[in-house]
Amino acid sequence: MVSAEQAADGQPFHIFISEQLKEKIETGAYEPGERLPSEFDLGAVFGVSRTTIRKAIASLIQQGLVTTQRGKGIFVTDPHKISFSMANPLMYFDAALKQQGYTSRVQSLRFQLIQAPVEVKRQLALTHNNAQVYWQEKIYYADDTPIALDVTYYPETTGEALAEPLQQGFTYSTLVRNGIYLHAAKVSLESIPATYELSEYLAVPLGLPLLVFNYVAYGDNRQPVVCGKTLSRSDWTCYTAEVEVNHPDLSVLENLP
Amino acid sequence: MVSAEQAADGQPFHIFISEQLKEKIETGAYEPGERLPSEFDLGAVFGVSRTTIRKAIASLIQQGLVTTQRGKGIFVTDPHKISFSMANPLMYFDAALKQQGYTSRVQSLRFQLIQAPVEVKRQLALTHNNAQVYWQEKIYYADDTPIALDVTYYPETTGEALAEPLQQGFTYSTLVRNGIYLHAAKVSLESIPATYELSEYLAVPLGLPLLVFNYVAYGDNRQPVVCGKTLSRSDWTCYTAEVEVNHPDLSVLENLP
DNA sequence: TAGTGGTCTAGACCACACG
DNA sequence: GTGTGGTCTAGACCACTAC
Repeated sequence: MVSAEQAADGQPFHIFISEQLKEKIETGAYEPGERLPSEFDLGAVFGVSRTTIRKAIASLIQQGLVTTQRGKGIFVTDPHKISFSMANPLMYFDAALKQQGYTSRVQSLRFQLIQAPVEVKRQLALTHNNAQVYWQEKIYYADDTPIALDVTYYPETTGEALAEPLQQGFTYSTLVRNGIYLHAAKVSLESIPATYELSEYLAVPLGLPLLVFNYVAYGDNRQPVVCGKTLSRSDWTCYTAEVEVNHPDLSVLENLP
Repeated sequence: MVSAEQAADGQPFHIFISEQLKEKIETGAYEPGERLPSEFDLGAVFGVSRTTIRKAIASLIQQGLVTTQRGKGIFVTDPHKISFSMANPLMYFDAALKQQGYTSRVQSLRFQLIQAPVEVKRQLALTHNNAQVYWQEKIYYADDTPIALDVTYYPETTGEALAEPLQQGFTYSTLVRNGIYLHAAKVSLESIPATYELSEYLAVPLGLPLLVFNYVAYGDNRQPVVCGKTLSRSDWTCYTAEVEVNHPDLSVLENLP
């Protein structure tokens, strides 16, 4: 039994509880896979209502420390982290997964011809007013865990020519296997919390941070070949790069306030 | 008044409410800066308890769509997004901010000599067993909004020599001004939800996704000069890069299952 | 059947902002 | 003082798991 006064430093009690449990998990007092006491029991231990316990647990869920299973309990997560090199933009997903000891799999959700959204038209440098593109959504699995949702747009001709293989494999590998080489890419990385729809696709809790990898890849003659984005579970993925730092233009710095 | 039956597609009602409000915000029915109805009034509108409304609002907060002010109300966020180039690792923070029309400022939280953590020792290639490093934590502001917490480790000699300027300016600018050039860096990007401590430093809601930019920067002779990480609000920041894709080793692909 | 987490209610008290 | 959001309670019903 922990008295409520112990948290009386302005910190809400559900935060206090959450951090107590977090420490127990990180020090190994609760091991990966182990079941935590039920919400009811935790309420008794800390002397608070179930609502407060649930708020504390919600925080642990969002930090990827535990997962819940209805009817079963709260379980400590077995941590994973897969790193992807930005130099071989996510298209190399399968190779990176294999290198790090995971089996990989793709599930194509849709593959259809649509009117190109303006942003896609710009990125793929499509000039025709009513240009169409193939729109693909697929899920990437690592050892049967869905870790990313990929949204890709292909120019009409590419999508038509490679319709079957593109629906069965990873973007990059498939393009390369079919003689389409990518020489450069413009990428950006941001992060968003999982919306309800995304949380269902990726089987993650609502609000879990997702990494968003936006890309436009160019082939021969700097012609854009493909664009899209990969939304991946932030508790499973990270992106790495080795960069050459340009010698700075000192005049820019001098002009700073 | 919206009847609860409208959400009866298995979707929890707080999700339904959250998405209704989200749509109103994104279509401009609620404009940036505008106040939403109070939790009490929203409860009446949707015909649910305040608890359910609060859960819906929590989701909007986490998506960065609204902010709450105790005693005042719920306000639609004015969206911002600042992009940083990975080629000039975050050290160029000040220049990027200025370029995009923001004023920048640094607040140094601490600057002290400590026993080097093992990870830092490895990254800075320190061989001495009891090597010490300067540990700095500072907050980056854009127009008086705290957008990032930077944690930097300097080798003892560097930190000692540049103690004063480092406590007043941005890492990169200060080093360059003092003749220390950075030629390359190893970086990685991941994302975590804001912990309670971080949420207080950055004045963000608990659980808001943060981008974590880890870096080790090298100077002349590939000598590590500085390492650390920058944790930035994901609703304000994104990282961009232009990458050259290495021609893939086809044999690797052939070996894939 | 008993126990678990998921959802929701109705109400309480507090700290804070504003008139 | 009134209204606001922040926290917390005690309890309800449900869906699911396990025995």
